[in-house]
Amino acid sequence: MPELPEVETVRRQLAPVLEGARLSFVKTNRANLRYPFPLNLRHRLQGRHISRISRRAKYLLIVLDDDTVMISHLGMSGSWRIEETEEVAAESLHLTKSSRHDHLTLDMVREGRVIRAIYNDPRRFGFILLSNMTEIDNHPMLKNLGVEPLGNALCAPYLFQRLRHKKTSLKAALLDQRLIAGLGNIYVCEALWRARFSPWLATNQLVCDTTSAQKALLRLVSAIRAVLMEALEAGGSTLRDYAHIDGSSGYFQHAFDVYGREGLPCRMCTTPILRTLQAGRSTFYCPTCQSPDKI
DNA sequence: CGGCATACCTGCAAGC
DNA sequence: TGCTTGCAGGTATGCC
Repeated sequence: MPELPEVETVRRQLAPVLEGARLSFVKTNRANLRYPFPLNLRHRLQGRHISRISRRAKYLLIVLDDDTVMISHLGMSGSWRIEETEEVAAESLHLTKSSRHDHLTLDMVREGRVIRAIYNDPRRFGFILLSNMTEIDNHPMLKNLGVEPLGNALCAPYLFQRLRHKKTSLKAALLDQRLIAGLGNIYVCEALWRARFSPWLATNQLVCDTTSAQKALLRLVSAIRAVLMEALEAGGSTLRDYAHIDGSSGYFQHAFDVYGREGLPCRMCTTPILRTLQAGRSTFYCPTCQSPDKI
């Protein structure tokens, strides 16, 4: 689920609670998620202070005071939640709302209070890895990531360079984390609708004419930025698994223009929204506004 | 290269 | 009520 707006929402909520806390007790409840937990996870974390919570693409980065980074990816169904407890003896803490999908718990002490952060992930497509902040950009999971969509690096010239020799569809290009890192199925569909591009438009067709390419790419960049910013302001989208760290929901799902709106009227032209499959994933689009021969 | 299927895993809703 | 089927926000891999 979690795409950039959801992960960033989690980061913003975790940061004020976790930053400055000391990790007193770390417990895993199974051997692996998508990948095995790092063998020395407890040893590397316990006793350390959390310096800050950062983010790269859809990866949460929990940075410790010795430069260690715990990389947390939420996969499709991962979530973090916070529980505050009165108990003091950390090792004897009992989960208040224990769930069979609570896979990792971090007990912390911050300003005399005991806090527990719990990673829950029913489908276990998420994962926890360890790295160091000084070499984080070379970590195998991060080194091939493209630009942050909300940063200045995402611009028309960048897309022009990267797309002009490619034949792939715009949908596939925007989902490719090596080009832009952080978009997923929802926000790609939404951005394409806003920019009025067909999901099947070949990227080299989009940028074939230099003068029209500039306009088209600016339209695309603006649409991506706008939809991500609006989703962030709404606290992300909650479909089924994703929730805020206190269990509450984001509400951007109510503002979707195409995603999940098959058969409903296009908000621009009232044509029914269609759903189709591209590489096994649903694409929602308006056949009128996003006509394939329109650039 | 690109497009596609598959694999990983559980839960939910719809259809029969 | 139960069963089966398809679908779900992600990523990696392998095949044609």
